[in-house]
Amino acid sequence: MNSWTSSEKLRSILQQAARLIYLTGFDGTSMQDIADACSMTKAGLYHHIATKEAMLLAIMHYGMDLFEERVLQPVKDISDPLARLKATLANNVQLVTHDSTKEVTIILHEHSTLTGDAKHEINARKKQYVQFLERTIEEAIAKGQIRKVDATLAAFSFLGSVLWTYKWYRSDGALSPQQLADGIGDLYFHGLMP
Amino acid sequence: MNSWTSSEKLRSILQQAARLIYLTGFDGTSMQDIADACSMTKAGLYHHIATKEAMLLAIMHYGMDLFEERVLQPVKDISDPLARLKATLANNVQLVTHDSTKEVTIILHEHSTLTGDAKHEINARKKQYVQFLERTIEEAIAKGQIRKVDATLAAFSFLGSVLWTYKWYRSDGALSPQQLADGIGDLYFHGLMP
DNA sequence: GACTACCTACCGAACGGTCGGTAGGTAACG
DNA sequence: CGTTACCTACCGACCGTTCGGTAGGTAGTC
Repeated sequence: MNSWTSSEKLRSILQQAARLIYLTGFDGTSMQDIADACSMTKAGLYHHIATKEAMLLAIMHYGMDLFEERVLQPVKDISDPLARLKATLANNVQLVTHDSTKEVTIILHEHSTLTGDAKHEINARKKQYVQFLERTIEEAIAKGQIRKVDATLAAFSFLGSVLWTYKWYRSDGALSPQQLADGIGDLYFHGLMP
Repeated sequence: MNSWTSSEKLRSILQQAARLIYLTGFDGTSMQDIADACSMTKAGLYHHIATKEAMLLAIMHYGMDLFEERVLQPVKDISDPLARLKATLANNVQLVTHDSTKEVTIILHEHSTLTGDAKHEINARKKQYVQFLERTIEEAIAKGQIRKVDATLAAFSFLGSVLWTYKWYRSDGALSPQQLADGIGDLYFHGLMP
């Protein structure tokens, strides 16, 4: 009954760490804090992870896994580009507003905390998403479904509207995640003009 | 020749500090680093400022001053709400993409570094901007210039598109600040649909 | 079934270093 | 003589990380 216990333990450590880092930032969270949250000592923690930065990297990779599973995976087989773009937007808003995905918020906020190879690893995965958006937008333009716009600009504008929500959206506020997704989608696709 | 030297010195300290914090973050910048950049000792630094956090607060207030001077001041007397909104967007993009306004970027990135009263002070000034946007949007709706949308949502969508640029825009890239402002404005007001 | 060998999971204690901040002195200026 | 603008020297707290050691379990050998 032990071969699985190890990785289960690691997962629960990463989860506790993600919770604290989400609340107080990476630099604002000490290894002691994380150890306390796990009811362990600092030294015990280091049996499971190599360094603090490696831990952040693991959390971010997990966040990207979550993102790809919940946002990209469900839409990748939608053949109609406009429908694909709309579904992506809805899924992404849902992901960011869903409280439990602290790991995703951490990726957004600590976007320059990692260094060296670790930074490259995560940036590469982010870039794939941007390129997915650009390709989808260009497909939709080619099909005449949307206006002829700069695909890169449209992709970053998409990301701005969608991801900025993590800075202001509170789940105990007036808007439900569904309303938010609908509203942002409406604004992004139809603009303000009548 | 000294009554002005004092405040001039303080300004140059804050400027150096802003440069370093912009590059390596608030927690990643030590008082020693700032002192070095000012060709002083740490103790010398503390002759001019009370605490590290007070320094961050001063930098953020300066950033808000800059913002209000360059974005809000020039548009506040435009009576036509749609024209006012468009001008605000253009000015705000220009401000964020302009390299020299590190203080503004710091406000955006270190949005939960301050604590207590200091946090409230800055948040109050930010909130004023959101409310200015909401009011302008509602005015434009009342005049029938734009569609009937949720003003709060439209304001945050505006901010998302505009402010997210600080995470990806590089002034040595393909787009000029002017092109960026035009592109974001076009997308925000007209959307993607034909 | 006792013994040896080895494992994982952890702990207490300490490491070198850095942090924000300060006490007290000094030199220049008015 | 008082004020301003610094300096040298230092403090206590905390940082991420490491080390020696160990409880408890597993697997193989005689």
